[in-house]
Amino acid sequence: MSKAAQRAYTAIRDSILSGEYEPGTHLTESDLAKFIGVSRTPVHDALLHLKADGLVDMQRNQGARVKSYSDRDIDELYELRAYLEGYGTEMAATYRKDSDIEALENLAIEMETLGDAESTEELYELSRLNSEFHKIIVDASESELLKTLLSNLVEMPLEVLKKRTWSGRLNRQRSNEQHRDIIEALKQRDPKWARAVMYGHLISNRPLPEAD
Amino acid sequence: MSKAAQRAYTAIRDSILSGEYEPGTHLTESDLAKFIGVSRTPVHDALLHLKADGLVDMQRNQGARVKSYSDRDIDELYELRAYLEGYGTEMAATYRKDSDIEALENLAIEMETLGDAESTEELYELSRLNSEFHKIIVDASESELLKTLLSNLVEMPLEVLKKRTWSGRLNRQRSNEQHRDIIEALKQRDPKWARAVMYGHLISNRPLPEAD
DNA sequence: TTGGAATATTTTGTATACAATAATTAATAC
DNA sequence: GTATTAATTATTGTATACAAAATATTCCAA
Repeated sequence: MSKAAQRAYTAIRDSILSGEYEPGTHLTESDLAKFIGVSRTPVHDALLHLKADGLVDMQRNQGARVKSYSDRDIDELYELRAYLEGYGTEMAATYRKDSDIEALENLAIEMETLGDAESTEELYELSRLNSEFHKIIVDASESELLKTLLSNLVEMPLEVLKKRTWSGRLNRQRSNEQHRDIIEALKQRDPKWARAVMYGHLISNRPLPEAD
Repeated sequence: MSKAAQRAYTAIRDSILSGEYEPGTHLTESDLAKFIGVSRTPVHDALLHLKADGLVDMQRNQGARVKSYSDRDIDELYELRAYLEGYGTEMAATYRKDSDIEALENLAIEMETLGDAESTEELYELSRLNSEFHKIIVDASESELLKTLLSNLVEMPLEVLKKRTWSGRLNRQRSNEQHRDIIEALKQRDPKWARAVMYGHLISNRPLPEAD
């Protein structure tokens, strides 16, 4: 993607993910163009890209609106992510290299070290390490298609789902133990175990909708 | 999508799927625009759409090329389709309505009637009925996300994979019996059976690469 | 007031002109 | 004759102008 279009894309995307542009908001091309400092053309390209990402809806002659996801949609998304990443982990058990195991073990240690972290920076670092952990495994599946499918699924929920909270459900020690199980399954090249434990890991740690 | 852009999209898409534009071919915007009879703008939009579909690759300042898929890529695609549609069928076993069963049974009968068809039209009709069969089931899963994921996966292979042949592997009677099994599993609302038989159906009937 | 038609405004879709980058060809040195 | 560099061409990226469509407003009548 080219300079201006890329700039427009990340600018709009960030504003959506941060919640600045709420679901349902109409995104006027000329306004965005003026604000970002480019012409309408790259803004239009950016909106098409965001549509492909599933972050906006576009209707004929009515432009783009920030897409809104129902609780049900988000449940589906987490379930599908768990299902697909389970599959990826099964593949990874076959194709993983020793260097992958090494990298995963280092990440596991780092995450365990941050076990009782509370500060925002530390929590952000924890999240980053966790993403890296999952990325290594999906990459090890050696399925390009799966990688693209999952990257589309995984990116969004992280931010769109600010509405959801883990509200105490997230047990970090349990999560760390599951990481160790995943590593062990991959180490032993046990596809079924790997799949089951990854699926369980993702399902058990998923955030639930507020029960208001 | 708007008139001109839609026209450009279908025109280019058809040319790719029919094989007229071979993998690797560079798609020049101005040439396409002149040929289709619109300006470059809707052609550019169409190319972005096709990129999202996975039918073309785009590199910065180098425009679009028809994407080429390796045998390995296509294997992955079939495997993932089977895996996801298995999941969808599992869901469908829970959410299916009686009218779905009825529609599936009617389609099964029609396909069985065309059992020993040979003519091109009849084979095309058979393919259409089969697509309809699978669509009803995925729709019955009531997962919007799954529907969009699968529609992106399923559309392409049908045509891109002209290179592949079933070369006698496709046993129509077996396929029809599997259809009956799928219907029965859905009728009895047996999710695991439904998933297993759909997965087996898709895997056993998938075309394999030429063993040249 | 309220409803609806006509008008005006806004916004998107399309075409085209220009700028920036990549690809190609020509020219030069060795 | 070949390789490397410079000049040229082609192609994409961006901006802007115009057309078409949708939305909002005004005006008038009941």
